[in-house]
Amino acid sequence: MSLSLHDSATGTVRPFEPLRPGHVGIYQCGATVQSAPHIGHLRPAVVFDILRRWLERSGAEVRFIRNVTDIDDKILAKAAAAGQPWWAWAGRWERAFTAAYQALGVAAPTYEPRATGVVPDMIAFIERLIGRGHAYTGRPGNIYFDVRSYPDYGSLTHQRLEDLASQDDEPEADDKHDPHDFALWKAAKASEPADASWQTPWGRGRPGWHLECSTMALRYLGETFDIHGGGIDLRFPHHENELAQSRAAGYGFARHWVHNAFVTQAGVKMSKSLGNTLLASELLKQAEPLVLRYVLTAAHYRSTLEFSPATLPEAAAAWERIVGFVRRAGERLGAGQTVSGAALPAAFVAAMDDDLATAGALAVVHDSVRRGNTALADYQDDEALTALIEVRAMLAVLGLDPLSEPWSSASASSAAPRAEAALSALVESQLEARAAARAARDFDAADAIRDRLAAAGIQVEDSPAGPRWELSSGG
RNA sequence: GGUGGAGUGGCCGAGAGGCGAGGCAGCGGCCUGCAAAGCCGUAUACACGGGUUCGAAUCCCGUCUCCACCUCCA
Repeated sequence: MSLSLHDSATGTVRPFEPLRPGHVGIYQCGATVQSAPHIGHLRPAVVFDILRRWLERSGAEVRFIRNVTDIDDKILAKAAAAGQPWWAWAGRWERAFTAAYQALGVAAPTYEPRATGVVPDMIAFIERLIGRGHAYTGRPGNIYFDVRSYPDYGSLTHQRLEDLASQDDEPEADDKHDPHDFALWKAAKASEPADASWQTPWGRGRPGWHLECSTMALRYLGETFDIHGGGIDLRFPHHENELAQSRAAGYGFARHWVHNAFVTQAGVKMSKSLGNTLLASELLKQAEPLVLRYVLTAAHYRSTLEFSPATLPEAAAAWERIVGFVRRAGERLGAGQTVSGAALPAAFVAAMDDDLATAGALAVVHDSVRRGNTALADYQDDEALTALIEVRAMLAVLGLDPLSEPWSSASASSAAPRAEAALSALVESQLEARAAARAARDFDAADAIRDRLAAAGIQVEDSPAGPRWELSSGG
């Protein structure tokens, strides 16, 4: 494996070496399922999907864990406001996230644990921390991690405790020894539903956010694992706290930290307070899923990605160039090639191995598309086939091969087969009429037919091999 | 205040001492009856001011601007 990956802990791109050769364990912080997924949630999903695919393509067996945080303050508050059980609220949005991931072709994790499913492990984790002198009880039922007991606190984000601004506006947290101590376990409140708490040696309560991830990573990946990933905003305090409590508990925890940058609009992070979130459901109405995925792949994962009104149409045009070649080449040469193990251009491999330089990798794709288009025009079928396989193999690594699952079956089932056959017959008869008109040099009549088809959303392209048609994409 | 990141041609977006990534848009051409698609060509681009160097968008110093985290956050 010759992959180099940026490690947020060291701030450097360094060779990635799995703990056990040939096996990679990845933990990605999943969503807190409290509302609808937006483009900012889609980015890490795609980024880590590509990382996973690249590792697998490089021969590794990947155990990929992405959690669901299904209980927290906001879920409780929103569910209460909606008059629903908190778990119904969480379940609803968990399904929305799953649907969005699937729409983008993000492969399902090896396992997707829910925070509420590992409560016994959390209790054991806390007892271990208490036993080692790293946790204490505040008001009855509140258990905190003692940051002063762990000298390396701040090592992930290179901050000193003294330098951290402290905003002590949590009135309920005045039982902390230090403002930067964080809750491992929260005592149940009278205002909260009875089924939102679990019995523990310290009374009824519910888990703190940071503890969840440490516990799930431990259970499903072991004491030490290869990669921990998430959005850049999670570095502090979430990942710093995870690292502190796991190390304090005596575990090695993550060996490599990978963080993706934000999606911005007009240069600013999306947030609900600014009202500038772009919901996955809305974007999927404006563009094909593959176009959206292309957008997310076209920038390096550590670069801020600016999302403007022009982003989708521009990406659609760029994507159409690629998919147009695959389509035309597939029609001429067949689409049944096995692509998963096909040779990859050296420049593509080099780009991917260089900290997942997907923008550079896509440049190689465009390069091969150009060569393939030229070969197609020149009837160099061998060369066109080579380019087609190459292009598809590269796209497969990026999760973008339109002729592979899930995309191939998505398009095949989008129209009823009988309707498609009927449409095809009608269009063909129109094209025959047009061909006859052209042969008679009656171009007005020929163009009228083409215009009528175009108005119906059917694009006609002439080629030396005759006309071809397709339903125009976009919407 | 602390920590991290960024300013690249009309737009998006790579790169990181010397052949101008790539895409979108534009312009010219080839092909076409005309288109479309495709192909070829096409740009005094690297925030500003100094410096190092034979050579800097890339290194050094300084300045300005912007973003993110330090509170839940992808």
